[in-house]
Amino acid sequence: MNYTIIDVAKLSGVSKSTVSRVISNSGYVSPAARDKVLQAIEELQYKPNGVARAMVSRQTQNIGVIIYRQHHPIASHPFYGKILDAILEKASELGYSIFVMTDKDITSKSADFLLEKRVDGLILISKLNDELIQYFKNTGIPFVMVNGTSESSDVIHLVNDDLKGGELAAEHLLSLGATAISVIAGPQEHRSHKLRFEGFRNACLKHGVAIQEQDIFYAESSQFEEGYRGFLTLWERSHSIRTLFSTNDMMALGAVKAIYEAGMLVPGHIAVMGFDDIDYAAMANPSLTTVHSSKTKMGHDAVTILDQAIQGGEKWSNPPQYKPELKIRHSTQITKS
Amino acid sequence: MNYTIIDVAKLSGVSKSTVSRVISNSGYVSPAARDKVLQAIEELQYKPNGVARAMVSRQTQNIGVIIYRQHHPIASHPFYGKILDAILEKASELGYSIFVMTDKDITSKSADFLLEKRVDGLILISKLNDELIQYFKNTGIPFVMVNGTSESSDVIHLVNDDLKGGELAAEHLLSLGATAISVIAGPQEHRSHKLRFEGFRNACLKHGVAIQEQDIFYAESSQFEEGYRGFLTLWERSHSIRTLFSTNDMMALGAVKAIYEAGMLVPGHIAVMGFDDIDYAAMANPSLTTVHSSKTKMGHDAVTILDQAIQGGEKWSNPPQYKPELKIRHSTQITKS
DNA sequence: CTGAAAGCGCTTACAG
DNA sequence: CTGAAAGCGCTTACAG
Repeated sequence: MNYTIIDVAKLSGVSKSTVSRVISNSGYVSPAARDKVLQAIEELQYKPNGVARAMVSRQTQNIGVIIYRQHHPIASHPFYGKILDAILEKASELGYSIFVMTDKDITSKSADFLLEKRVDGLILISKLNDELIQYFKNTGIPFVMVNGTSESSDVIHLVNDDLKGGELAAEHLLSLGATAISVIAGPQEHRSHKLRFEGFRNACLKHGVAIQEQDIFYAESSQFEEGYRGFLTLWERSHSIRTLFSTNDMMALGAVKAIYEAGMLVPGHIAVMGFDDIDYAAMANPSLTTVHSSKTKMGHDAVTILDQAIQGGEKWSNPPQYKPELKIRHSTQITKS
Repeated sequence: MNYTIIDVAKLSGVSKSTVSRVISNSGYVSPAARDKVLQAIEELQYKPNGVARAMVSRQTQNIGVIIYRQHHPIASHPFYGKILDAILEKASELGYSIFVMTDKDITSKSADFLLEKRVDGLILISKLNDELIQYFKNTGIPFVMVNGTSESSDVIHLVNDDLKGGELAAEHLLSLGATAISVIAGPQEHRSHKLRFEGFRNACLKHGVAIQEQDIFYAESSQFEEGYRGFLTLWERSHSIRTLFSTNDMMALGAVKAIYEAGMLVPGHIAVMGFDDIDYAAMANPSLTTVHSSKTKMGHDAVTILDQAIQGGEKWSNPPQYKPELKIRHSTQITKS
């Protein structure tokens, strides 16, 4: 059923070396020979065996993507999924196939799995501990980290400037005249939640507004349900909430739901702001004011940079952090009710 | 850097045949020999080369997933992404790695790409034309279709019972006392949108309610924006809309947004119902009444069934269609305002 | 410009 | 229970 290079060679009357040259488009081959081979390939519907090819060339043209995440959804996640989409797109452009793997445990197990498949490079999404980073370095395989921390500066990692983003958020809310702001802070062991909150808090302080500890809800996950629970908890502590900032959109949306169910309106009674600019932020009702963080660009760059590293290119330097961008929508339009 | 089976053989003082036997866990090998080999593997941190393995065993332990879709997002899509998540989960459970590929064009090109990588099987998500199905059959590779049509009954395809789902939707809306219903109908060339609408329409008719042509908006895509535009178009035609059904949640959410922007309330002025039960249906404000369609189960089954087909198992028969389930939420609670 | 030879890292029968 | 041999389908030097 499946023909090999030998079948093509026979049919076209040349050696398999020649066939190899035309399919890999390398080395010299006379136009006449090339034509005959091409014709035979067409006739036989021959497709080169990528596995055999990878074996000898030591290049699989495969990239492994590992998304570490505790909770579902993963691939369909509005933030990580978006990055994945961009990776998929750019990879196909550059001729790579993508192995996707999701894992709840941040261990080397899932990575080993892909390593046995001999991927040419790895894209690691989410936070990793240093031990694991060391492990990857030892394997010698090129890899880039996306949206994760890293103490080791010699690891390529793509991140958003979340500190700056937090500042932008604070400035917007402050410009509305807020003098007290409640915050739903995502897991502080995550780089992005930590920096967003830090930037936010500092900017507030700089403008003379100190966030009170009792007005902060430290979320255990960064999910919708936690945002919902977060608002309820804050509301129980104090009924004077007028302005709420959440370190991501999902939780902000959860809070909005809780606010409505409590019989209040957004932004009428409480102005709410999120972070990420997931697709649903714009679709939500009311549409959610947020800070746009790069997802598509990150995914594209991850593949491009990894490709360079694979090609054994020059010493790449860490790209600059992506600039956040304020997206003002209805959830904070307090003047227009 | 990377050790081979020969290095392990040398270190443990046995032949590579024996090493092969212990790593592939087949054939006899004495406990003593096994121990020595295992120890050498540990010491060398040896990892079998999956490519070489795949080459001779003719099994890659890879499954290719191709999602054909015109518009972004694809991986992060609330419906298809969810299926992908389930596929990923089950695949890792069964020891498969997943190649993911998204393509806007429904051609054999992207499939060829994966075929060259020699996947053991293929999962095709979305509608395909018969020509392409024929193409896949010719390759002889096992494949299953998810959420797509197929005239050829000998192709495994997993689908929801969308006809029944449409009926459930109609019955719910009718039970609310609706005597006229407007509909946003997704692309009718898609099996699911077509059947959902068909089931809905027929059930209405059976209860004496005929859907008027002017109350139907035929959407060009199934996206949020089309739902938004859909409501506006319908509203322009008639201001007496009280009940709206959309053949998917995304468009329903778009319609809800348009309704609010027009200064009306859901369900106060207009009751809205969607279809799919994507995560956001429950999170939306107001939460969206919808019909739950299987996504996770579909993804799991796709891998399980494909695995059986790969194992050369017995003649699988097409599994029954997944039963839809009504999810009543706030967007149609017209009695409670 | 082209062909013969060696080899990539494994597994699979086949002797022993 | 174990080892030697052949071979999977390609590519890569090396002669010619």
